[in-house]
Amino acid sequence: MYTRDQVADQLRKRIETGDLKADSALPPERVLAESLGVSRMTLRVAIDRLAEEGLLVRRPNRRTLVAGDKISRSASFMSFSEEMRARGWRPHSVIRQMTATVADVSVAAQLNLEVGAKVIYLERLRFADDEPLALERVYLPYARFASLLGRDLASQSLYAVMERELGVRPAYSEESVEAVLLSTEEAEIFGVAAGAPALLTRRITRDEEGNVVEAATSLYRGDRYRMALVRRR
Amino acid sequence: MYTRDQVADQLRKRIETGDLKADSALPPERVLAESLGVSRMTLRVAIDRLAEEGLLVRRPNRRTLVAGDKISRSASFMSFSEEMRARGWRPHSVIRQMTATVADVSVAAQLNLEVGAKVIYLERLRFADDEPLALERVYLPYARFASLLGRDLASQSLYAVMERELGVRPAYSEESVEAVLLSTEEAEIFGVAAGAPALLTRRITRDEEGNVVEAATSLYRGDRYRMALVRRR
DNA sequence: CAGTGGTCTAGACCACTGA
DNA sequence: CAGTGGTCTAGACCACTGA
Repeated sequence: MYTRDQVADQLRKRIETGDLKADSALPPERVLAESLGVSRMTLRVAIDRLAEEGLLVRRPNRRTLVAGDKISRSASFMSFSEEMRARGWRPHSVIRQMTATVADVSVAAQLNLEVGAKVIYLERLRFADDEPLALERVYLPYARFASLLGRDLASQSLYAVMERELGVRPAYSEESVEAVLLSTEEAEIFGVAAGAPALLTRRITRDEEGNVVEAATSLYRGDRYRMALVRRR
Repeated sequence: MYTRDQVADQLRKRIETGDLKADSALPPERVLAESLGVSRMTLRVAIDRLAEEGLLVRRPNRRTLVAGDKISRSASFMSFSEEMRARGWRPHSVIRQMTATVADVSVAAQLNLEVGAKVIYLERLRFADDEPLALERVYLPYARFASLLGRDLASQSLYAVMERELGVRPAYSEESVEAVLLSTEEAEIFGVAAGAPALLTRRITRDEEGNVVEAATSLYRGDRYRMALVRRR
């Protein structure tokens, strides 16, 4: 008996290898479910997920299509490093601070910890093609991520390290975006004029089990950075 | 027998009226399903939807919570009107301009038309609870939307009118977000100081067939508006 | 009309939580 | 340990599509 995840993975693989061809129709759900040995409901959940990823296209009362190549996959969840590389820029970082500290009320609430619990604080200045682009401040639960304290996070993606070394897969984030003005100190860090506009994002990221893995804010220079989104009804 | 939509609506109403109190737990799914006269699966889909909207908070193996007031709702794809209502604000608009004009190079490229093709230009100042919050500028292809020229778009959502009167369903948008400073003229429109920060979004929206239905920019006051996002890996 | 996706049901088993 | 959400099944009925 397969789970929805395994069914989704299998279909994804068959699409990637071309076994299921772009712009062709999937077999009827009842047939596909039977051949995979799962119930139709389970198959449908897997199909829904791939449709959300943009790999499949649902059509009511008609068979589901394998998406054509040109459809842009929604870049819905990338680390800074991944995003910069996808845009063709070379990312790197300078660690400004990385320490163990204790959670104040706000950090504790965001990370789902007690006030005073140990946390890791990481502050990185992030560059694209050698130009400072974003100032990122991250809090991580110490209990789970203590082993990251020594790690080289200047040249590596935090998410990549989490996944590779701890098996933690950031899966889901809630984020808010607002426009602010840079303080004198922040402007100095970027080497721009104080009072310049910036995007401030606040993000809480969870793993597949729903546990909070980070609470982060990022301040992006308004003159250099534009955030891209894809939304679906 | 209720549908998932009806169940979701009922729960939404009970949350809004305070019948289900903020920060309290929902009854167990089995109990709630029985009392609503639906199967547990149907109830779960409704709960999932409200959780996605931010009204409920799921906790594995523990009862689902009614979200506290402060949680900002995820706007995965909502019109301004829908988003404001979801946040509990009363939206309305003032039409500053609505005319037929011709597409310049940039508008033509965005709408997939020839330069000089007829387009509709719509400029609306959008209010939340009687406070000006956003300035929206929209271009629509004239050929398809000429009949909107007379329409009352001050009190109605553009998307709702498109869908109801023309059967056009905006389904998918690509959007960029950047931080800018308000010009003197823009600041005057909002009644704030020039040089205040603002979020500028540029959006291209398509229907289910992939045809561009609008090219729009919106300028949101930085001191009043925060955009909410949910991202998935 | 048959084919097909969309929705719903009733019941089952599992893993985790927390008393 | 009972309570609870997470997942899966087998089958049903519906509405729409398109030959």
